[in-house]
Formats: sequence, C-alpha cells, structure tokens
Amino acid sequence: MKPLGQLEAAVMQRLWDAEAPVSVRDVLEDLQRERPLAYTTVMTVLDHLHDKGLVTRSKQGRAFLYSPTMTREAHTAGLLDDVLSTSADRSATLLHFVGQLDESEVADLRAALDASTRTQEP
Amino acid sequence: MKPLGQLEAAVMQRLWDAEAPVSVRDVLEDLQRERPLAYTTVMTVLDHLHDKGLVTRSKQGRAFLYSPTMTREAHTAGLLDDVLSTSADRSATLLHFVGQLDESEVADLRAALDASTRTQEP
DNA sequence: AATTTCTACGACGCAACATAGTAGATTGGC
DNA sequence: GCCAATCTACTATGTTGCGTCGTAGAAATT
Repeated sequence: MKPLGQLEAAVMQRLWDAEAPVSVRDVLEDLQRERPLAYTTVMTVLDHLHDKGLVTRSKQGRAFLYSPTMTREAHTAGLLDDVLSTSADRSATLLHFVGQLDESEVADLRAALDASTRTQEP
Repeated sequence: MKPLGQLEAAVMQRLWDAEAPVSVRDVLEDLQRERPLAYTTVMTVLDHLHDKGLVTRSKQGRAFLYSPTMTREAHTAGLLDDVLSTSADRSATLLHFVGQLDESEVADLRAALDASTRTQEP
C-alpha cells in the first residue's frame, strides 16, 4: 500500500466524505471550487484509484459511480502498519511513537487496546 | 518527513547499525557485498540524506564521516506520526491500527503506554 | 611531480503522479 | 432520425524524486 499523491488524496477525500457513490462530475465540481481542473484529469485519477483497488465503480446509466473500497481510517491504519513493518525493533518504535502522542491520543489508544483485548479474549 | 527510497534506506541501515561515524567508503564497501555500486552513487545518496537533515557529517582529514541525526526508531516513529496526521479522525484510525496488530505487538504497545504514562505522571 | 582519494556538481534514465486532449460511444431533446 | 451534450478509453506531456554515475578539481600520499 502506497501513500496517495496530492490530487489522489483530494479525490479520495470527497469519496470518503460522500454518503453515496459519486460520479466523476460530482468530484470535479467539488474540486473546482478550489482550483480549475479538467474533467478528464479527475477521470484519469479515479481510473488509477480503481486500478489500484482503492475504489469500486458501477455503471449508472452512461456514467460510473465511485465508492471507496475501505474507510479512510482503515486505509490510514494500513499505511501505519506498512511503516511499522519497516522497523527492525517494533516495540522500540512503538515506544517512541506513543512518546510523540499527546494525552488525549494516549487515552484513545489505551481505549482502543482495551477494546481489542476484549475482542480477542471474550 | 518522507519515506526513504530503497538505496537511501540501505545506506541509513549501515549508519544506524554502525557504532561510530562512517565514511562513504565504509558504506560503499559494505553495500558492495550485495551488489556493485559506484563510489559516487553512495556519496550522492549521503549528500541527499545530509541535505534532508537525516545525517550529520564532520570532516575527518580529507573525508567526511557521517552519523544519523536520530535513531531508527525515532525516525520510524516520526513517519508513523506523519501518516497519522493525515487522518481526520485520529482515534478511529488508532482503533483500526491496533486491530491490525498481533498479540505481542499489543503487549508491546500496552507496555509503551504504561511507560509513557509513568513518565508524564510521576 | 605523479598517483590516489576525496568532494562538488552536473547529467541521464526511470517511475509515479498531475494534467489534459482527442476519438468514439451513448443518450436525450427536437 | 439527427444533433448536441456527456461519458469513457486511450494517449501524450510535464514534473518530481530517486538511483546511478562521470568529470573536474582539490588535497594528500608517496
């Protein structure tokens, strides 16, 4: 799993924020509020995201409607795991990592750990 | 902070594994056990790493000696934090993240959390 | 002085991403 | 039935980062 490019990230953002599947035009018009972009540019990006398996699409009439294949959180968690995998000493890395977090995040993490423990040992 | 390229990672590996500062030639000879590489290739990479602030260097006679500016674990932890920063809902992402970890990592993480809690509330 | 061994700087190939145009199919209105 | 709009598919080009190395010149060693 690779980090997204800038435009790819902006596009995924819209898909993740959307409740329902969206078309190329939907994404285009949303992005165009910030800067000019060609229709085909957005289409190409969505095509690439589709090739990479990050989005699903289904034909609705003449156009495709796109949805993300996983939540943003799951995707980011996957990236986190990839980064952690490059580490030789994972526990030392985790130690440094939690040292960088602020209190509320530490609390979140602790809660997440408790939840996962309960899931694995019911 | 950006993820390292393949050769950059291989070079940093040597610096991290070394006890003392190392020269271009040291790194070169070590890398050449695996594949042929030009002296200048390694030098350029170390130059880039220096520009990026990942290594320090000091002139020892005619040559530079290089050392990493941070431990491997600190670097990876920084990357983790960068990835996490791209997330809108950090706690949800952390939840997914711990869900991907195996038991031993969960234990490591819990230990790290305990350690950091003790550090912050002595 | 000649040879070796550095560094500095520049050059080129390659892959990924951003960007967009053109061609051809499809559809909706007239 | 035909025209205009809209969509996809394919292709193309620029940019950037990385890997790779060569050349030129400085410095030291012999």
